[in-house]
Amino acid sequence: MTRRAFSRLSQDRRRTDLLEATLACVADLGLDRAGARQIAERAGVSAGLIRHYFPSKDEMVRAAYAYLMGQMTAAAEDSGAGDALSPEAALAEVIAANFAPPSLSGVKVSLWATFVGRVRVDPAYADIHREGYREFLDLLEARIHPVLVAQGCPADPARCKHLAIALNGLIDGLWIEGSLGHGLYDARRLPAIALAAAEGILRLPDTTLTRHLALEDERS
Amino acid sequence: MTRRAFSRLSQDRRRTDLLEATLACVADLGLDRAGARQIAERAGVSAGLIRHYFPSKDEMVRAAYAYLMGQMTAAAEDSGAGDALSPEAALAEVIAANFAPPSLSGVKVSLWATFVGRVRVDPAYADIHREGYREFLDLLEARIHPVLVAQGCPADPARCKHLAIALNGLIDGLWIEGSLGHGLYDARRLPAIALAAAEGILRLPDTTLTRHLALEDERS
DNA sequence: AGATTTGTTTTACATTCGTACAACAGCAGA
DNA sequence: TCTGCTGTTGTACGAATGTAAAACAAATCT
Repeated sequence: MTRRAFSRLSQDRRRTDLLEATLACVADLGLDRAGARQIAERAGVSAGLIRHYFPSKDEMVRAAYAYLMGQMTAAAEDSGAGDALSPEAALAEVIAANFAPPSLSGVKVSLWATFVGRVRVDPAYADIHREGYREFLDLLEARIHPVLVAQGCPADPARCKHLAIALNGLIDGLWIEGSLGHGLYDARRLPAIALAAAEGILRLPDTTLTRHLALEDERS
Repeated sequence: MTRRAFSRLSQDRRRTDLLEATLACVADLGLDRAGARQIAERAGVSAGLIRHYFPSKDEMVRAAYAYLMGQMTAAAEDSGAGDALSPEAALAEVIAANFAPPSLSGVKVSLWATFVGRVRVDPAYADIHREGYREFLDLLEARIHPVLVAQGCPADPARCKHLAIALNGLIDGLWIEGSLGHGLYDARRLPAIALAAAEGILRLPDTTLTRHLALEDERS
């Protein structure tokens, strides 16, 4: 019996390989079928190695969730951060980014839902979720405020927070259904639907946000 | 070794007992830990009986998802169906019902998320999800149209559909975050936030929907 | 009351799971 | 090239899993 050849990778590289293999397995096998052996195989590694990087398989799955949320919030914070953008264009970009790849993704929403299902069961998941939610809420609030000011709308903190909560709900809900791709409507209409709805929620004049839609398409 | 005493229940009763036990186990153990033995114990029954009612444990879990969605859409269709309600009040009630028990529920959202996580993996889950989503979308569209007409807003089918999609997204997103109870804000403010946002999305005058809020509270 | 049906329990089994641990091998430094 | 370290593999083991099938008993019928 000849032993399998292997190469030693840096700790970080091996770790992220395992985390990404975990996410891949959870996404297309489900949490219950995503066993240690299958994750290891997907990472091109033997099962015993998991315990060399994580205290247990459950801890690895938790770490994978944190890893995923870190990626997603980082992507959200990057969007609309281009300099020389008007407040309106920046807000429109943050919103619209959720309805195009890579954010709009069946894999991502599957993972997100699977992990959210554990929030009530496991406090560690609840912490990760709360953190990600809070960060996105803060980001939205920061992008909403200058728009309201520029448009001469009331922009007190309480109103901004409520609007951010509502806008976040809109984005989350549309993102989920859009990413699942149930085929009940054309997902390419989502950016326009979302921006028009956001204009309404924020009580902005028509086309304040939607006029930045074509720009989005051209740049991609 | 004395055998356990038991009583024979009607087929339907035993079946729903098993389905509800399945949901309970999935909600507070997670899909992977919700084993056949634990579900059976929660239903007050021995594990072997499962196979007398379902071809497999997986089929039982699928049936439990369908059962859950049936309950939820039935509850949604009941809300706002009271006679002699104005179109505006009926729409407000449908929206607000999602932000008070029993709809606003950590258990429900955990189950919902867990099952949505399987939509990509298992076509049966995708079918159930699509059906539930479509029904709620249709319900919203039916409640939106008369309001738009009464308020003299444009109400062509395409616009109604887009508005229903946006409104459904808003409700879904707020329902999820509200039900998870992360404590980032007071969930009791959700009905007001949701109704105000809905007014904006539909381009209705202020208080068209929110003025029905106090009524909601009084009737509970 | 006795016979029949069938819903229910029990036992058994192959499989898979997460994990522990000893043996091995790739790589860095001498 | 040899040595030492440790990342990595392979194997083994107990526990838990889903399922099959036989034994049993509760309700129903006669």
